Amino acid sequence: MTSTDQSGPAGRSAVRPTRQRRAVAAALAGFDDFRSAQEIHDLITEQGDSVGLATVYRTLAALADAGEVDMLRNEDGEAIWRSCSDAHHHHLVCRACGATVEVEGPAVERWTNAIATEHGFADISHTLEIFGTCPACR
Amino acid sequence: MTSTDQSGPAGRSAVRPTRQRRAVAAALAGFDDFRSAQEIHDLITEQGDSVGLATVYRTLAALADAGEVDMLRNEDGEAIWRSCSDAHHHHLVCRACGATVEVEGPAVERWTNAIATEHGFADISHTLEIFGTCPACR
DNA sequence: CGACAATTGAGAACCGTTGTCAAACTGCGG
DNA sequence: CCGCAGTTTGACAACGGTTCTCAATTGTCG
Repeated sequence: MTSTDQSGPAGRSAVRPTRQRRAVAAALAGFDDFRSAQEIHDLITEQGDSVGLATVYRTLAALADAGEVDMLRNEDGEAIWRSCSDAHHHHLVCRACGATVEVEGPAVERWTNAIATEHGFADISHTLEIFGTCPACR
Repeated sequence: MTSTDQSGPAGRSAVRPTRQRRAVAAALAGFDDFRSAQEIHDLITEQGDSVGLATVYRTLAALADAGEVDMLRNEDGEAIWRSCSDAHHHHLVCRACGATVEVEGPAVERWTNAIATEHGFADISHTLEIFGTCPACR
């Protein structure tokens, strides 16, 4: 699935600012936890806009590709998304209600880099998510 | 669907050792990386056994529940499984060729638990993967 | 303004996974 | 040794999320 390549072979990248893309962006601005594509689609509808589900998927994929949203998978394997605050961080997500806490751990960053370098790997990146049940859902 | 309670109070395991379960176990013994349920099903078929796909899923789920196999999800959200040799560990994966190195870091385990507990979360689990370009692909 | 590629949407197609339910099997008590 | 009751199985349908198709639209740029 690396085929979210939208720039044609001619190097002409033309991402147009359309009503639909604005609607997705607006919806993303309306919450700060992780939501599924369908939930985001519902949100857009509630906001009075009309955007096809396929377009929501396409737009989210493009935004994730551009690094403007974080996409990860919940324990059921479903993709969930949210707008990404620039800094690198991880998430502590409640399995039950989806509440999200951003956490950061310099030690982990250092550890992953050390491990990878130790094995000769370059261009290191990593993903780390923590799941649990939050106090309110217990 | 959280309750997969299978043993009665009398310590009498209600899980019967059947031909099918033995076949799944045998297949699991035949590889040491993560495979999808369907690949495992194919393996069983190649070994000459005949087990329904649904049964493979059920058996894998039961084994995972019993802590005898690890189940995680690949980037496409598909479940992949592997017999769980020993300790919990993570993977350092080459983006280009897919080569995988198993790594473990007690510090990370401790850190995730600490962070989660600190925020009042319970039933903690986490996912961590490191990506990079291996020496051979540089 | 006009041509043209990018974009969209409705629905079908896909595909992994789970549910259904009658038939087969297992262990146990009699 | 036999039959009962509960477990397990398998073929297949159902499901749900995601992607594909393709004709119709819509920005963009010359």
